[in-house]
Amino acid sequence: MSRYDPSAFPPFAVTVDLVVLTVRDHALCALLVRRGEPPFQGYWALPGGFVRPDEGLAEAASRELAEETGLRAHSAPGHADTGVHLEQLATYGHPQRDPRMRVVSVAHLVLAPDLPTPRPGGDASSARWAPVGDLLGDAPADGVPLAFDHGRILADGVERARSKIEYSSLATAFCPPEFTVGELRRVYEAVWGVVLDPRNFHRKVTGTPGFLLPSGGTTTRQGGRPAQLFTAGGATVLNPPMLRPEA
Amino acid sequence: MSRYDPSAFPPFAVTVDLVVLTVRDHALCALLVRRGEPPFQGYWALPGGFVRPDEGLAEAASRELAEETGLRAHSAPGHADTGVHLEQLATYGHPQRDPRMRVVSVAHLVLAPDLPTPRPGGDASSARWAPVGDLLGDAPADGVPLAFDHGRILADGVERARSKIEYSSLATAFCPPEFTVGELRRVYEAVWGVVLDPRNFHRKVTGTPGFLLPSGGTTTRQGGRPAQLFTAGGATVLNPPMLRPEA
DNA sequence: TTAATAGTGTCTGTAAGACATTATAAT
DNA sequence: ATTATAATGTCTTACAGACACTATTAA
Repeated sequence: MSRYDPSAFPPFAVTVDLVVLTVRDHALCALLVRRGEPPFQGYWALPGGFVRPDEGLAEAASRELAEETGLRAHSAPGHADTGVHLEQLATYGHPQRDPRMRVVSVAHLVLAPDLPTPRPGGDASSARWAPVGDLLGDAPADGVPLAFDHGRILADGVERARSKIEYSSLATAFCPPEFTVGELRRVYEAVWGVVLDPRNFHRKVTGTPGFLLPSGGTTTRQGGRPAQLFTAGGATVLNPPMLRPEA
Repeated sequence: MSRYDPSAFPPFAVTVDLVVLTVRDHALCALLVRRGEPPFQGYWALPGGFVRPDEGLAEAASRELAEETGLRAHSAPGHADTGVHLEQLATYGHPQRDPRMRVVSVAHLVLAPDLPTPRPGGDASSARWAPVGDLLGDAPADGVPLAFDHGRILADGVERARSKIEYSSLATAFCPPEFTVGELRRVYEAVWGVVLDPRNFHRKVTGTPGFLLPSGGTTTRQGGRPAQLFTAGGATVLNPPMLRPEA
């Protein structure tokens, strides 16, 4: 028989982990928190915590995000408010991923505009934005990998973000409410780690219906000729997609 | 404080549910099993079961698949053996999704070639292939929705399959080890519910490097002029993708 | 012969890649 | 003036969509 007696189910703990990404200083960065207790005490880890008995998974992810960053998230698409993008990423349940007990973690991906500075639980020394380039690969720049299997989770989250901005308008989630074409292009360049042709990029994004809405204003915050300001349009899917260069 | 005491974690059960898809008679079909016990007794549901304390999530999904269908799955890409494709789909954890207790289910997607007939646990009357067109939407053809939130899970799995065959060679997972271009085209047509131009399709799939490998043989099992037989090539990603028609 | 499917070829429109050029600000 | 970025335009090439046509089998 393949089904267990539900009243004799094995003991599982369920958590949510958050891959919170933003673009700072032309680099894709992830939010990390320092662990204050064993296991992996002193290691950097993804923010997260246990799911409560009466809350859903996205709800738990939202709550943890608010508790650790003060951000309000929305998982429904098409919003133009101040909430950041949140979506379920994947679930990690290797039997030995947590040495204490059997923990199944439902990872979520959060995309946020550049934030002033992390204020996780009010303790600034225990949180930081780290460029993902320093964290991925076999040799982390710090020399110390992330706690648990968070390196793998982070890699999966980064890959999800990199592929999703190809065929969706999700790159605008990294931008403030009003942004210029150049700022959006620098988001793509930071997330993909490439250099894009400004002229072809401008033609592509302004030529895709519903991607950008002119807000009327202009800005010179980047220097040079004043640039038109836009807000994210209603379109969520890009067809044809934005092509990611090979190298 | 955002973290619970791990020794006082709330009681969760963790299950895997399977969206097993195949193409039969020119239609995309999903494997359903009939529930023999409450809740939802007599309802059709997705196959699945509890994750055991010592096994991983993909491992549990593989085991349930073997138990209920006799299929052997592999989750690594690029295989050309007899195993079917298996990947994690998403996790569903609404607090009231199971009336008995708090159950978090990690859904998996399985793509398989057309199978002789379901032999789930040896009881043929309790399993069937159902065309997904009859199951999705507000009015299921049977008049009765699936158990639990399995209608939503199935819809998500179908959408995943529909989008993934656009930019990957995953459609070959619906084909036998050797297949013709026409058979592969009929897979696309069944999964997407559209009619594709045979000539443009032939040009596209044979012109994409690594998608198809000529096996040397030919077949006339479809009638008409003998068709070349192919096996799945090593390529997993299609660039540029196969475009899904609008309507 | 007829009908079915397989395979190849041609034309056209769309859009991406690779450029040049002009426009408008700060210094 | 110089330099920075913004915005528009041109040319070429790749490729999808929409066709026509020939090839090879079974009934």
